[in-house]
Amino acid sequence: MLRIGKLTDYGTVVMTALARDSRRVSASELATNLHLTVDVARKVLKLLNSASLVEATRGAQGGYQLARPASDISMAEIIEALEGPIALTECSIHDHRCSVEQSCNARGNWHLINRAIRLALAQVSLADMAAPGSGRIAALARRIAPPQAAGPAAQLVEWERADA
Amino acid sequence: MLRIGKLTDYGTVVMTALARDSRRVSASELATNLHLTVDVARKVLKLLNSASLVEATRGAQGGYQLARPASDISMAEIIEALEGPIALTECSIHDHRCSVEQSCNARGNWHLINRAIRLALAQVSLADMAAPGSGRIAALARRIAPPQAAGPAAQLVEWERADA
DNA sequence: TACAATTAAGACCAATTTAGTCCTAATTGC
DNA sequence: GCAATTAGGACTAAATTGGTCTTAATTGTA
Repeated sequence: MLRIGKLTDYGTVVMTALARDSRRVSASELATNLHLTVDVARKVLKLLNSASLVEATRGAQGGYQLARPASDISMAEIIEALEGPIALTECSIHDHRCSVEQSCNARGNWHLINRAIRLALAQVSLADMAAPGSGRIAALARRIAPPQAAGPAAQLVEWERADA
Repeated sequence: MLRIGKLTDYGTVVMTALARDSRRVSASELATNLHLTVDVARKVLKLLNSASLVEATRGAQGGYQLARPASDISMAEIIEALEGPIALTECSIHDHRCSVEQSCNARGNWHLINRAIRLALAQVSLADMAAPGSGRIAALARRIAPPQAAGPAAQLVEWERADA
């Protein structure tokens, strides 16, 4: 499925909420606004804080704010904060020698694919994410699609063009 | 972690093996060559077969072959065959109304990100994957990296450039 | 100073997902 | 008919994830 966890989903929602509101907001306020349980909001915010994506203030009147402008925070960072390093396969993360050298061609290439995806995610900022239908994200997709579709992607690319 | 399952990893290994060998190969032969258990090889091959990525022949002297030339099979297809549709978030797969309209901005943009990633994976063919260090995959990564790195991706992009 | 509001840290359990194994057909060449 | 195969599931165990809870530390305010 190549999916991200729910925490990460919550994380982006929380982050976009913080991006819209420059005040310092408490976990419980975020929770009620976003229809999350307080526990979940807290958990997510703690993770975001240890990755230094938000700034926490303790005590009464405390709460969270973005640590940097939303345009300087990338989706790659948010995802990595909540799920660990972006790496599709195990082999690409700690490059221990595989038992089957031959089959490691494929695994070496996974590394390149990981990099490509990480690059794509690094180009999407939280500010893009907070915008209602980000032109910048769409533009990224357009840039990824090859100028003249050929090879195995052709059909998919055409289909994507159609509903874009 | 944004990771793919082990079965998918096995799947790519199996597929690249089939790409290199035009004979018809049985599951058990593949298993011994690739150091997989026969059961796992069978499971993977069955999934690949129901997605019509390989062609199966039953009975004695039976086995599997690629259903199409390796250059016409994309990684997106292989991944989808083994893990279901590529969709990072739940919201983007069945677009039921979220309880929090406001926060669905973010979720709508996930859809665009999904599309971008799917497009990238659709451009990597099995033939690319079978090559020892595919120039075409590297080229894709280069195309995704913006010409002049700016915004949140700048640092990452530079770092990627350095070790490319 | 006491108290209330708040985050920090992490333990914990339940639910889900994934990995891996196994069993019983159905098919086909010899 | 038999041996070699794939087809199609069922099934269990392990790992992961989601969600909740508990306790401690911090800080503004009455």
